[in-house]
Amino acid sequence: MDYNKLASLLFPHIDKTIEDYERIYPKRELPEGANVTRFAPSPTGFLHIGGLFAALISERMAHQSSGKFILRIEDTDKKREVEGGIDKILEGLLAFGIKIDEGFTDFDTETGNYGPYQQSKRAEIYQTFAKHLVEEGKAYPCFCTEEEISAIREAQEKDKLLPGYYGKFAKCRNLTFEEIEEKVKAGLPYVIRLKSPGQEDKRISFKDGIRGNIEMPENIVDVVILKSDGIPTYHFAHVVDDHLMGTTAVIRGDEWISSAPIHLQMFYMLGLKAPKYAHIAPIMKEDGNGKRKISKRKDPEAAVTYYSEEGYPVDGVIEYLLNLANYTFEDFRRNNPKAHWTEFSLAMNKMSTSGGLFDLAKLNDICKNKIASMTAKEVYDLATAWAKTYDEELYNLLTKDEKYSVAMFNFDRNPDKPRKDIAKFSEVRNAFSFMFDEIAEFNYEYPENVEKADMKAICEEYINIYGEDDEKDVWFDKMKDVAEKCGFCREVKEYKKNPEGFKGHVGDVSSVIRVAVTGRMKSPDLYAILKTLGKDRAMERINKFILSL
RNA sequence: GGCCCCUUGGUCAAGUGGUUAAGACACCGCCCUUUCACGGCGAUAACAUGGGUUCGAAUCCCGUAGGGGUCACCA
Repeated sequence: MDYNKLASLLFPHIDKTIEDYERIYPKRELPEGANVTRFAPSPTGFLHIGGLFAALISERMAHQSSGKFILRIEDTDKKREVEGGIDKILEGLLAFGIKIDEGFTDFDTETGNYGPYQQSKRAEIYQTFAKHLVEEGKAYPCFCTEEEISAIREAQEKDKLLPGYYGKFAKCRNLTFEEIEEKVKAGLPYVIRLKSPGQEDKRISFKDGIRGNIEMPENIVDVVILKSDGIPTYHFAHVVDDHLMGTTAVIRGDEWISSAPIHLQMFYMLGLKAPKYAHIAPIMKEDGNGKRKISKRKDPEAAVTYYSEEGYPVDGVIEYLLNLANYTFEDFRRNNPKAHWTEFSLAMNKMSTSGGLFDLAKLNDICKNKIASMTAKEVYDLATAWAKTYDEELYNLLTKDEKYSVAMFNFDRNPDKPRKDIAKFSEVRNAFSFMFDEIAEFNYEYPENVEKADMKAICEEYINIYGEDDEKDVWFDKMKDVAEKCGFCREVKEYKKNPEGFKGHVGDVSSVIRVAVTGRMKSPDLYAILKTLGKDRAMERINKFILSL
């Protein structure tokens, strides 16, 4: 058969050649060893935590090697596409500080010389490559209907054969030119299939950046490369795009391992060099006794928006992910407490090969440390930024008096003994509600071992002696004086030696004041709280407490 | 079902033929302490399983089980 004639029949509108595109998209000039990587999601909804993970790994591999990181949109399936899908992905990536060099680098912004970076806009390119394959007799049109395909599959299942369109099942493989021409002219829909040269008993092996050598049977299926609407399948688009865009390393989820032989075969048939592959393990979620891949449907924490909504510090989330990727990140952090995570050098071969469970407890710990290491002003800025979109009332309270709020965030913010009680900004409201009259709740938790009459006496006494300008040690000495006057021991140790001699100790007295002022038994440094509230408000609260007794 | 990947404490994991089998998180206990948090110390806790190879196996080989993935004109 005259393949050129067939190609012209199938692709009359394609006038460019592969060579033309090679000229339009020349080889990149990058330093030796620089990686070009890409994150290539399909816009089917929100950005998934696993997607962020993959994007982060790719971004790191590119930028730590002075390479480029591309965001390409794989929107070849219009059925699954979601409105605003691209923006949702971008929103997530940008929110977590992933720096994109090429492709969609910002909302409505496409940069780079290898575009378009949206597959739906690259139809002609794919068709040119498909045409080339047809010209070389390596691809052909297939007119089989859905029914015919499923009939084939049923027959194969019955005979326990490898399912798929191949060998003797590939009916359209041997159509004559005349038959094809007739069908095309009759307007029958068709797809373009790869004429796979693979053999059932042959095996192919490739080196995976994470798993090392992987060996698999060769692909023998005549996979579809162009769908009936002229849009490519993922497999074909991946091969064409990553070649043209100069991708050096394809980092993707391990669900792609099984189709790697298809991709390798396509590169081979096109005479192109395949990129390096690295297949990362999925992030899992505990499920009963077992684990499963974290799912968009069932798990709220699957969407990266969850972390934004909860107000996790973005660097905390990123560092958790880095920690999940390379165990050495922990050491890095220990040795470089102040360093930014971009200074960490990620190693592909240290990535885990099995899917790890997403551990919220660990995330919390990392985020607590992160927030504890910030200055009060930094916490203030991030907390208000979070509250602005997620908790307007809190935002207004926080920004009403910045100095006051910063002082509040500064409670116990001692570099040597940092207070670590907040993992995410949504916890601010509850943690500090007592600092704002508008949201404070005084459901007093009364100290169990102090009589109400004593509480009253302590409070009344305290109001008389509280001095707003007292230094901390003076302040606490006065607390001891109150203790003594009310029959409590000045020193805890002394009390423990002789518990019968006192009603309690100075700690109990402090607790009474603490409850009176904050409504709760647990709080940050009481001295700082009193100072920040101011004498009037503090005394007012103590009076209110007395009335509740 | 075929093919592929994976399997060390509750979780993340170090470990590449000889280790008292690290570390982190969580949990528990003690200490510090005016509460909480922080910090310090400590405890509990693991090589899926059966066979080999070897003087010696978490490490190498084979089988079994379990988990995951994939077999589309979805990515």
